[in-house]
Amino acid sequence: MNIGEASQASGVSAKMIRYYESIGLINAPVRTASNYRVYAEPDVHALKFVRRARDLGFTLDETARLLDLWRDRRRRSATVKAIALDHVTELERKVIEMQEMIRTLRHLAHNCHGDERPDCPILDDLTGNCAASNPPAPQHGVRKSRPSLPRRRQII
Amino acid sequence: MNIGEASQASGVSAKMIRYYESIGLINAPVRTASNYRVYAEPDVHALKFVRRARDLGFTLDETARLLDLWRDRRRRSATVKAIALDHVTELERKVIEMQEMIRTLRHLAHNCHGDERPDCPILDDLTGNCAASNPPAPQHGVRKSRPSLPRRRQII
DNA sequence: CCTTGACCTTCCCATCATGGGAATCCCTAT
DNA sequence: ATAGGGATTCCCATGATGGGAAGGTCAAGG
Repeated sequence: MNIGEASQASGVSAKMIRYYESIGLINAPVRTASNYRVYAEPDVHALKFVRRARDLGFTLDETARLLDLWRDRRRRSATVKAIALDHVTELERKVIEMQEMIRTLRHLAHNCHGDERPDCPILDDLTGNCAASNPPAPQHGVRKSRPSLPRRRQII
Repeated sequence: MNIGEASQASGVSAKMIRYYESIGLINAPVRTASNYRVYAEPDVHALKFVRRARDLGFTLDETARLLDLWRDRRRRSATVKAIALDHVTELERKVIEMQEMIRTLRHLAHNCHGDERPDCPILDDLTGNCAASNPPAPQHGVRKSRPSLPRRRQII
């Protein structure tokens, strides 16, 4: 099986298959005399595994650990579960962060006429007029005013 | 005001201030005879604007457009509102995507003993045994089984 | 047998926003 | 004068992915 066929079969682009090999995520396959990569069923299986893990939002690093566990017949399911739940925690953190952004933006947009006039509460908020910029915060103990996320990375 | 002071005052790192200048997001400030950047209040104000926009998840591109509108006294608030609501839509898309991951992972983890034994529904799911891998999908019209997101970028 | 087109190979570059660090220069206080 | 803390520029790294160039290979058809 060529890389193109393996790509088709696994749903992973050829580009990524080569990349995964280069970082040691998957094993380097055998090559033909003309240097073409040749894949077999187990390789495609591993690629599908990676694809699914990526779809579930696992990083390549976590995916590598999951792959190791997958291959280790004496693994402890507790280890796998811990990785998964850590990932869930991380996802939830991001969801909450984004929901807070959404809440603020919706509130600001709601108060914006959205017409020909230049007056705009959204720009007012960005300008620093935090006066009426934040809604009364719903139920949870969500931080009011500036999220003041401690210098965290952009959330895409 | 030095770049360090401007950084303190605005909450934007000196590194980022220089970067924002290099991509034309903010104006290049005047320099001292010894080539130090010198900032004044309006500059810090703009930096705070950028900071706040970033905190709300706007990309630098969107931030640039918002900055332009901010400076344009004849802007239409409708334009600002449209940018904000587009961004909200995008954030919501990502939130839903992540919530689907969370739902699936929680379900899988729930069915995993998490003990010494190697049997693990999480790995089973990644392996492709999609049999009992997806919960019955809650209320919303959320897509079942494979999210099959059309080759979308990683969600971190 | 040769051409054509579809594949494969490697290598470099770009994205997005940010940080790290080196080498060098400048300012201020002792 | 000297030490320290800042400033400057420049290069590199991140994570995951795509784009594309330059060149080698294979199979089918003329």
